[in-house]
Order: sequence, then C-alpha cells, then structure tokens
Amino acid sequence: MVRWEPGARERLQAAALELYAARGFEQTTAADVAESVGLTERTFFRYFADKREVLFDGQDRFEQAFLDGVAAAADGASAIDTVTAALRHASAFFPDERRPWSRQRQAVISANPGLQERELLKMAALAEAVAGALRERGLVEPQASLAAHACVTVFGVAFRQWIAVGEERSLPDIARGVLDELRVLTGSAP
Amino acid sequence: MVRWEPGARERLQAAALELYAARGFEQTTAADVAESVGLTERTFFRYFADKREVLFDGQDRFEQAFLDGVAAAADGASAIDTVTAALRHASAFFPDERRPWSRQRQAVISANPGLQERELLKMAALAEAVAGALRERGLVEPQASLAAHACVTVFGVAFRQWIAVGEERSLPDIARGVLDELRVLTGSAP
DNA sequence: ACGACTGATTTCAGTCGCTGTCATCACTAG
DNA sequence: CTAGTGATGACAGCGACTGAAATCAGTCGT
Repeated sequence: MVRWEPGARERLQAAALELYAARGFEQTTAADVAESVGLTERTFFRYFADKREVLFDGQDRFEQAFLDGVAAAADGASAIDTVTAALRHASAFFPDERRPWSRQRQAVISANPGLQERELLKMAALAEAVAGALRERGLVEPQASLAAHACVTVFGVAFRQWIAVGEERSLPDIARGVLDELRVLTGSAP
Repeated sequence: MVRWEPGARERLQAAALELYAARGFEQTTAADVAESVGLTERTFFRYFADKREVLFDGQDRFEQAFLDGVAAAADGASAIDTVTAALRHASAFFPDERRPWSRQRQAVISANPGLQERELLKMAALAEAVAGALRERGLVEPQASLAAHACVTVFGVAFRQWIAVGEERSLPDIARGVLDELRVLTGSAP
C-alpha cells in the first residue's frame, strides 16, 4: 500500500488539458482539475504556480534544445548558420508522434487570451535566452536580439503550420522551408 | 456644480501609473487606484477590463500608425520597403517629449511579469494586424507573417534602445538604424 | 414647474484565483 | 518505539473581477 498515488504532477497536467479542452479554460476551476484526480485545490497550487502554468511544463527542456542547437554550430559560424542549427535541434524536439497532442494543446491555448499571454511570455524568455547564447558567441547587439527573435519567429510560424490540418511534413522540414522563405524575403537567397 | 468630475478614465490612468510606479503593481489594489481619484473599485472595472489594461490604452492608435505606414508604401513596394514605411510611421508616434513618460511606463511593465505578458499580447496582435495588411497587399504566407514579426521585433529593439539611459537619438533614427542592422545580419546589406 | 428619463456611479453579494499556516498521515531511519 | 520526513488536507483570508439593483444630479418634454 502506498501513501499517495504517484505521479500527481503528471496526472494534474493530463487532467487539466482534458478539462480545459472539454469545458474551456475559464469554465474549469483549479479545484475541478485537482478533484478530478483525487487531490485538493491546494495541492494543485503546490505543483503549479498558477492555473495556466500547468500547460507549460516542458519549457525548460524545450529551451535547452534551442541552446544546444546554438552550441552545436561551428565556432565561427555566421548568425544565420547558428540560427539554422538552433532550429534544427528545436524542431527535432517535436517528433510526429507528438502532433496530435500538440494540436489539442494549441487549440486550448488559442481559445484563451490568458493562455496566449503565457505562451508569448515563454517564447519571449526563450528568445532572450537565445540572444544571450548568441552574445556569448561574440555577436553584438542589436544583432543578437534580432537573430534570436527571428529564430523564435521562424519556429513559431513553422509550428503553426505543422499542426495545421492536412499538413504532413515533419516540423524540421517545415522549419527549414520557413527559414528559406525568410532568406527570400530579405533578398539574401542563394 | 457637476455630477462627477470629468475625465474619470484619464484620471484613473494617471493614478494607476503613479501608484504602480511608487508601490509596485502587485502592492497596489484596483481599489487603491480608484479611491485615489475619488471613485470606487467597481467604476475602475467599468473603464478597464482588468487591472493591467489601464496601462495599455492608446494601443489602437499605435496599431493604426503601423497600418498607415503599410498603406503609405508604394503599390509595388517590396516587403522590406513596406516594413520600412511602417516603421517610419510607427516610430513617429513617439516624439521625444514622450520619452520620460515612456521610460516610467516601461519601468513599471518590466518590473512585473503579468504586465509583460499583456504587452507581449498587444505586440502579437499588432504583428497579426500588420501581417493581415501585408497579405492585403498581395504578400503570401509565410512571408507576410515573417515580415510583420520582423517589423514588430525591429520596433521593439529600437524602442528599448530609445528609452535606455543616455540615449539621445530620436526613435525614428534608432529604428532606421536597427533595420539596417537586420539587413547586415541577413547579408542583404547594400 | 413637474415627472419621466438618462447615464455615470455606488452598493452589495458572490465566485474564483491564489496564499499562509497548521494539522494529518503513512511510512522510514535510528 | 520514537523522532522525523514529505506529500497532502483543512481552513481562513485577500484581492481580482462580475452581475444586479439602487442612487443621484442633471436634462428633456410637456
């Protein structure tokens, strides 16, 4: 016999996504989520800082994928090549198996401004982290910030395409394509 | 004698910035702001959807400045030229006289994640509006989204520089410079 | 002049997000 | 057998926000 069912955190995350998707984010109270997995509201807030945060957990590993990509670029690589490497690593973070889950999660987020705000904050923090890594590599401002935000923007555009209905290409493929489009846009295409 | 002091909205905005700056956003209740100008909490929430929104009022006119800039670009202008025009119009929205006020407001926002979230949502909406305008002009996806986000990113980087201590150049000048840096970055500099 | 009307505001009650504090409770180390 | 230990529960409380009804000074039509 165990004291408590293990995996409280994961159960809360799964239940939250489920309920937010079924009833809507605002129509679901934190107590609803907690009770649906046999816990109390107080315990919910012990695991997650707030009601939104429960949907944004793997963020650290996601951010690390970007930073690993930056680190993987050759030492003297150009900013654009470094961004390319970061995008390759980051997009590999979402294999095709995760697509259905990503779709559902994104549908929930898109349906609620409060959740969009949180997602934007995470992406902004991500861009800031990438910018810092680029500065570490010798890039100066404002290029570091510009390159970092471009990187995150390309990822965002690619990600939205990846979860669009009918889309079948992998995220890395789409991201590469979007980055190429950015090159076209800036007139630096080969 | 008047029924109520006029300009309730403006008084609330001024008082909110004042109190948020003095005590901090979280240490200031909506009731504090309202009572400091002789109104009740309920009235505060009749003017502003929430406690954060009181700091984000001129957003519509700001967004319109971008859209006017897009519209001002010549019909067959390239994406980059259109973005340049949008930046020119938008940055003219902040004459040097507004710098002290912008500084104070930005300091308040930077000190609070919740306010940063709101600002990011506004900027994302702005990027979406610009992307729509670019599509109207015949640009296709993903170029429209990429160009719009680049435009907003350049503005954001320039704006941060504009309110940095010691900076004396005007926002339009800085924005032009940052856009040039983006050209350098993408290898499309003249 | 008088009553109906208007519109901004107040009052009040209530829900929900979130927090601090302390008690529980099952198990574990000594 | 006793003293932790760590996750959880129970409870009280604050502040953000909302809906509904009351107030109240001026305005308008007659």
